[in-house]
Amino acid sequence: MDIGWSGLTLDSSSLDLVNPKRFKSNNTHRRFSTPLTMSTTGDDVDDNKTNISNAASVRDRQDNDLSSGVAGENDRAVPGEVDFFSDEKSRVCRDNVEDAGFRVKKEVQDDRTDVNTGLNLRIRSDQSVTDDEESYEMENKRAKNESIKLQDELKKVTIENQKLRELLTQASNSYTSLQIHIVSLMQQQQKQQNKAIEATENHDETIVPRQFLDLVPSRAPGEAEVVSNSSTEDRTRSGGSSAAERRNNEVRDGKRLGREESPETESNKLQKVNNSSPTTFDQPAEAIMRKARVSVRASSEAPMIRDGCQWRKYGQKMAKGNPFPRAYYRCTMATGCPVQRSAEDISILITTYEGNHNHPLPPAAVAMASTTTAAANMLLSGSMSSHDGMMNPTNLLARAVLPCSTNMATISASAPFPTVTLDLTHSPPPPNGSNSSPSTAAANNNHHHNSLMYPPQQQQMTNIPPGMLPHVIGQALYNQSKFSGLQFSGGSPSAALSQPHAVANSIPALTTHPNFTAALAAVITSMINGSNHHDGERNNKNH
DNA sequence: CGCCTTTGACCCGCGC
DNA sequence: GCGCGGGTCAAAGGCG
Repeated sequence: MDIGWSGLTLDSSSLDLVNPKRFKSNNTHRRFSTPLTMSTTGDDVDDNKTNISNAASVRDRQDNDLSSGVAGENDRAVPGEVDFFSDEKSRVCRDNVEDAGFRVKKEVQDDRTDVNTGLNLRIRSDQSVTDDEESYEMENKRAKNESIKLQDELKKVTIENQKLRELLTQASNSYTSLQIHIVSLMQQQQKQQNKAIEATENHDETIVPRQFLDLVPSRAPGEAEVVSNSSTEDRTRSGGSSAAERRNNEVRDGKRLGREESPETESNKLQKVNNSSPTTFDQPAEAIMRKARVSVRASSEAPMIRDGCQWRKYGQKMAKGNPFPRAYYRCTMATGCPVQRSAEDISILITTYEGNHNHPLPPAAVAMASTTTAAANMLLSGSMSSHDGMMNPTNLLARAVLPCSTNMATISASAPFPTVTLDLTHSPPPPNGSNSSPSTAAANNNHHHNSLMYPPQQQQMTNIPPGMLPHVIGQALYNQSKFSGLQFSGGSPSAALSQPHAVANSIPALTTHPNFTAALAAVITSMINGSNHHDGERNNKNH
């Protein structure tokens, strides 16, 4: 985001060539700075830093504006003509104390002599010649100014071109690194897949969760839904372990769920029913990548991201190597929304979302939920495509997001669970981050939420209504994830292989678009055009 | 009184 | 098997 938008942010002062206010205090400044400054603030405030690439024009305007004929410090004297002019000027100076009527009277007296008349005519002729030469010089200087302007514009265009090339290079690098990363992931996945297959052969009863599908927000609220909470994940995480462990986990979960009034047993049944049905995805691979986390990094003085949901703190732990405690929250609006928060820095708040909401969300919570769910869905569906790493949607995610925000979304598989990190740490500190209660955070969610979601690099997004940025990102991610799932299940490889070109071709459109998210959505929409027109509309309705 | 936070203890997985 | 660390539980206390 930084590079993408700073490269397109031009200091308007460099273009301000005719503003007379800018010429007043610049007489002594002959510093020729590059007219294309990438700075966004400060230059306009300090005139001393103002670009004076058009210093010649400044001087010209000063000279032209001097009606009294006072020569500038760089005025050039014209030999042979200055004498007359200086005489005339001296005469004018001498006659300056006299009124005009005296001179008119004197000329009338001198009309009888040709000499006087000729002298007057000649003097007037010299003045006209001098005026012509001055106008000629003015034209020359204007031409020089225009040439300087053109050169400046050329420099701007060149620098912009360079910036865009850097963006393209960076996107390509991200793409390459992600490819390498995905290949390594695929290798690990293949090993674990083999182990899972062996475990499946050894056990008659195998609990294979549909954790991936749980995160797909395409389920209708009234449908029988598979509860994807931490307890389920804990149990399924030990799916390959012994039956005694499973029993213990089930006992623990039963106790916990009894307190939380969760229909876990029916969910288990539903899980088994779903597991018995054939699916498109490779189920051992599902068993491997059971759990995805979406980590949101935000600069906030408040201890909790206000995402619209109500959270209850159920524990706190001092993590090793981290001086700040890690608090554990659960969604109290319904069961099955474990949230982990850790503060690695005072100014950086890391909230890790895990699982999926199994209840309708308030409008204020839809944005963040859409974002996190889509990101998790993206990651999980991407991690499943072990057959074609080039088609990996995780790459597409990064390629869709990273070209314009290289540090906005990162994907990590080194953690015990695949994690998508959305970096929002560039947001300014909240204006009123005093309230630290998660419950009250849900009440006055909007303002603080927006402050978190609008980093300064996204100032071009001012067209977006407040609170829409995470929604748009989530929309884009979700569209991307739907695309990835479709691509995995039945998409044509040729279409998938064309995606790098599409993304590469979309970079200039993205970077030059005044509305980044709209451009992002447009690009992703163009990528998935014709395959899923209705996905985005359902996005917010299924949390 | 109910809800929430705090905090020590416990459980479990993992690495050595 | 043991220790460590992450995650969770549950009693106690605070607060509105």
